[in-house]
Amino acid sequence: MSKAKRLLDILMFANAKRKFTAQEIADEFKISIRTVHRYILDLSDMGLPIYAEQGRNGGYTVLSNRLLPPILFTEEEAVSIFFAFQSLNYYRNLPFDTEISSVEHKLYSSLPNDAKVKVDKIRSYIAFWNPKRTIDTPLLKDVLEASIENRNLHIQYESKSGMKAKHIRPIGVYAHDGLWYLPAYDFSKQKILLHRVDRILSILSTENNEDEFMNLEEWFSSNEVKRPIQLHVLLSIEGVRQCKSVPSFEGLVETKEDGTGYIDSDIDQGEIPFITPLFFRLGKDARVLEPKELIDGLRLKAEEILTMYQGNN
Amino acid sequence: MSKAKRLLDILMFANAKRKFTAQEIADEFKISIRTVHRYILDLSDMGLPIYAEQGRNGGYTVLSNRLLPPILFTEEEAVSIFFAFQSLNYYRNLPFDTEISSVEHKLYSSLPNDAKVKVDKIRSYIAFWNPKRTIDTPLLKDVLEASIENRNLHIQYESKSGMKAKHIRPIGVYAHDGLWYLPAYDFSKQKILLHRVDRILSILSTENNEDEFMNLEEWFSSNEVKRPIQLHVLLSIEGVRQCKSVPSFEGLVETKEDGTGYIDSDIDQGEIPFITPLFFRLGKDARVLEPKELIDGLRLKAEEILTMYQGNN
DNA sequence: TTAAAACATGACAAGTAATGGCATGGTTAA
DNA sequence: TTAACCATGCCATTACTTGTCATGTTTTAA
Repeated sequence: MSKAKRLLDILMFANAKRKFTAQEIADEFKISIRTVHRYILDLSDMGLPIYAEQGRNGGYTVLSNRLLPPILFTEEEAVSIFFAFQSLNYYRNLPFDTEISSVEHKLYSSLPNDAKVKVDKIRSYIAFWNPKRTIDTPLLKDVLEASIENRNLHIQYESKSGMKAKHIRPIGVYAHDGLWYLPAYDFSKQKILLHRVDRILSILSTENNEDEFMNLEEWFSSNEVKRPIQLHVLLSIEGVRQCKSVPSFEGLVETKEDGTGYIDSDIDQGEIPFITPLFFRLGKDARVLEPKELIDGLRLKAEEILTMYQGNN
Repeated sequence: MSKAKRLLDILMFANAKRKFTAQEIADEFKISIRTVHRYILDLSDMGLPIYAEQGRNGGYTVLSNRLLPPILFTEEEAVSIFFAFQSLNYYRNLPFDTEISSVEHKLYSSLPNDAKVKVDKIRSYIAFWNPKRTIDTPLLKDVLEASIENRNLHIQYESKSGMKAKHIRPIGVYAHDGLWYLPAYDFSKQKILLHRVDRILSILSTENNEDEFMNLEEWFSSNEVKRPIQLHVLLSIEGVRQCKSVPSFEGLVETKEDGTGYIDSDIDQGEIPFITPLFFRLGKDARVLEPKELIDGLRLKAEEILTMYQGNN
């Protein structure tokens, strides 16, 4: 077997085992100990973070940040990685930011010149825009780690009613519209609540869980209609257009031949506060027939506004 | 020089030159032609898509999808690539989708088992949510390519007033909230308009431009306040909280000692329709002092709503 | 038609690199 | 003190790589 292949086999063996002696490698691969020592020197030169402990019970140990065997990418594959990195551009406080820039550097420097131009173009012609937050989310990495490692958190949280301590069990972390959210089980409220990671002021302590809890995917899919209520709205042509642009309504809009349409569907009661502004904005382009709660909400807000600005003419 | 190093030098030479003869390589690297033939066989075995043309004027040609020299990633760097790919999960019709899955496969299969677990966890504990559109954007790749390659487009576009043909010069493509947008110069309207890529029904034809136009970055930064108008709003404590969550206001909110606050800033007149629903929602938590246009808008909408629902009690 | 310019492949000797065995020396823990 | 580790040097042997020469095929220009 060629030297290169053998080196990579040993690299993978070392990565998996983390701690081993030269004799073990020699036995495993049927090569002499002398050669093992030479090989380990080579791996170390390649950048594998490995060190030796002298003396009895000594041996080699591979540190974290282990090296993967060399990977051959095509130019297009490399470009696709730059494309994916581009999608992270409008975020602050990303985990893995140092790794991302080192990958970018490694890839970019091994691209031929014409491919570099292509990557530069992608960078200037594609964006994944989100409101570029000036809000800092310094604890994102820690919260993410706690989620992944299934740890509960005691946190200081800035909520509507001021700052307070919370004891939560994280489900996962997700980004939406440039902000990071943490759905988590709140032990004192005894239900799953959504937290904003930037509003977590500090992590006081953590504790491990033994059992498994739900993960993000399960939470997303369980988070469907729970307190269904009938929504029935007539829409003008413009109303149809607008509603189709709203994610949660997109699939619910029915269009008639003349271009007008309607929504007739079950939604969750909890959504009412979020859709009220939409129907306010639509005005005459959407006539709400049901639910009463939504109509009342619209009237109440309208009256409040009128009262407040009655002096301005 | 070692064989491996020489092979990679030749790989890069071949990638850059695309077409060459064995003699050229032999001269360039001062090795025999026989060895060049052997090396090219090796490169071909490694996966370089190269083929030979026989006879006079023949030679070797490297096809597109050229191979990059092998790259050594650390485990964490590989994980960061998976993290970036995760951010693309909620999009349909992505360019580079085949490349992304082949990169995922190459990386995943060379990870040690414990690192595979880590990647799986990232996949189930992190999401970059956006409204998972059922809207198809089949022309995304084509539009993107036209932007990058500086080509004008004749398109069929579905706009407010129905379907019509347009002649545009693309600036770039960006994603926001799960939808893809194309700012482009409209030749008949003689100004830059924003298009939704999913509303482009077909591309009729394209034509090349010789000169340079603005790119996305320039467009984003030029797209600031143009028709400034004074916005002056008093905010309750809750109003401050809410406004700080709105991207465009985030930096404008001033907070007083008692927790209440205000906004006093220039905004673009064109933003008024977009911020009206926000202040409607805020109701008593935000008292608009200026501009008059905003106050009028609020009152008008409120009256419209009240009129429409006056029968519902 | 022919000669020149290219790739394809095989054989072999000469040169170069990798390997294993041995020796020596250092470090650490039982 | 000794056993179990790593570190390094030397050297003969073995394995691989290279260059040269030879033979063939394909294609194109003269």
